[in-house]
Amino acid sequence: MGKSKKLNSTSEEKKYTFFDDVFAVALQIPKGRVTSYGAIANYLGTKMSARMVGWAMNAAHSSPLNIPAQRVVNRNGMLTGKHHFDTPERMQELLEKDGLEVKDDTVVDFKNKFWDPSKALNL
DNA sequence: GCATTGACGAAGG
DNA sequence: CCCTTCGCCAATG
Repeated sequence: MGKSKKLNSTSEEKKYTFFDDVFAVALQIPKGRVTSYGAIANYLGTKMSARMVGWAMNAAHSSPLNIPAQRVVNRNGMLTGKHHFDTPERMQELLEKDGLEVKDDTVVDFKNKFWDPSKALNL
């Protein structure tokens, strides 16, 4: 009986593994560390789709979860996505709050603060 | 349905 | 060394 489990065409039956995975990784970034879009994409197996990671972060704003998008920067450690926050300064403030140092919209000692998801997950 | 854009990145000139 | 182009894939116009 019943079985009216019919999903409408507009329903979000679609599984955005990619987006969801990006959120999961972002949430696993330890405090005081940062990662890059390419690193996450690489962990997902599609390092060429680093853009999609950024797009996923954009969707993160609408996500019920609190995604620490400020910990995700580009390969140069630059806060390229700061304009997408509530305020462009928000991203730097959040990073500084994590104990990081940001100068000229770039994470200081980024290389040392870099957190690789593949490495963290002991892949 | 095609064209443009986008929080990237690597490669080429 | 700086700028341009291409690839990736999804959302928006």
